[in-house]
Amino acid sequence: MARQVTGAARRVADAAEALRDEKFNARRIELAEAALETLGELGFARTSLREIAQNSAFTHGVFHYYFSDKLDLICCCVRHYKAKCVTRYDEVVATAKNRDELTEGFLGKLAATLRNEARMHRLWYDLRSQAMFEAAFRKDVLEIDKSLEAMIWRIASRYAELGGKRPASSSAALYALFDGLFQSALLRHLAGDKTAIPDLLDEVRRLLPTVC
Amino acid sequence: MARQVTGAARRVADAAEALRDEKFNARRIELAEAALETLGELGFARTSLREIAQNSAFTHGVFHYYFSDKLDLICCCVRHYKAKCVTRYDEVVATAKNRDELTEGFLGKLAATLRNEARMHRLWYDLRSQAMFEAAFRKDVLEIDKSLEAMIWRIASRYAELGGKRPASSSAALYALFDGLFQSALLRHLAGDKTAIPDLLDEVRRLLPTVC
DNA sequence: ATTCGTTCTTGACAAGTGTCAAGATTCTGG
DNA sequence: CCAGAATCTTGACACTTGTCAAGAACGAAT
Repeated sequence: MARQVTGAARRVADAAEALRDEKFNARRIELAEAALETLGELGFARTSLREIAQNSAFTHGVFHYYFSDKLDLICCCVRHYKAKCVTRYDEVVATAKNRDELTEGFLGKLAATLRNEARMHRLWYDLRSQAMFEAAFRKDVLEIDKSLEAMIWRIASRYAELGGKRPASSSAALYALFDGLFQSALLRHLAGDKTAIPDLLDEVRRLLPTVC
Repeated sequence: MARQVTGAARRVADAAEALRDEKFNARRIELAEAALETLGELGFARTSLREIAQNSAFTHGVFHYYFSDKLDLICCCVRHYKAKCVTRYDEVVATAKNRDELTEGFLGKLAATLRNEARMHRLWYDLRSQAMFEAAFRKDVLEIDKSLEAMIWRIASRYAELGGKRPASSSAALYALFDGLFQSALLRHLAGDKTAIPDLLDEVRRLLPTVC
């Protein structure tokens, strides 16, 4: 019976610990989300823990309590960012009944992203560049890059399928192409170029039928 | 005669001033070149003026004498970097007598660049990302981006010409494609992925005939 | 050789950085 | 209700940062 009691106690203790862990992790994500605000505003180079704390409802000590150091915090930010990003076009892909619907849905989301989430995306490009210097970022960044490539591939192969074809390029090339176009458009958009978004849409509209 | 004398004096003074200016500018470039070493090693975020000075033959005060502030220095670095970069493939384009020669010349330079100048190129991607946050960088960065796009366009249109064709895509799309592929390969290469370079070469070799 | 302008060195300053530890507060199980 | 753990605040630390000013070293013209 002692064994049963300890067994039950163990289960309870485990459950409690799991709950604590979950709560701990939820808090980490809250903090990461707050940090993303400031990171998107200032970029990696100019963002300090204190600045993050001041632009949020937290004090700078809390960040040290939940993260072992600054890199740990930013890695958590990056990972969290990924989850939001990767499913952006999935609904469009799932619901589009023909090529035109897919095209327009894709272009619409593309334009909206560029317009409304420019800050988050410049941060992504910033952190991807940081990964070229800081080994600690590489694993997460490479993983996100893979996910984004897969996301583009889902769009492209669905587009091809709706035309009874197969994508004409490799997944890597398609991702490079769209990512390169988006990056360039983002920079121009942030520089105040009003034609950046329409130019991107034109380009993608023209490109889609030729690559898929 | 007084007029002649003052005229001559003016000419002499002007020449002296031009000489001083030239010397001043040459020194700026020396300093920028030294700064590029450290920037390529550490990236924008982690590079300080003192670190630059310590990794060079200069003291940190000299940088303040020749540059109004840190941004001024880095802008000068970026501009100087541009000049070196943009002509990289010109000889190959000028001398290649057929598609195969152009392909092999291009791929050779591509691989060599990735292998030997990875640090300079990760710095370029870093600074291009910084330009999304720091308006002071934008003008120079956008200009360099244009030059690089033109460089790719020269290769592509020559390749097309050697096959009696015209490039099948816009200049913007071609640049986005190759830049995206290069950026991805660079990150993988820096992460220690031995297949990054051969994969890039394969991809480009396959792509060239389909886009031009 | 002396003077004057250019070039460079040195040291200092204030502000900002990541980190941490001591203690206040809040939560929770008994 | 209360003790102990979890969570959070505050303030301090050692250090780095960009900037600058005072003056030394240098070069060239007189």
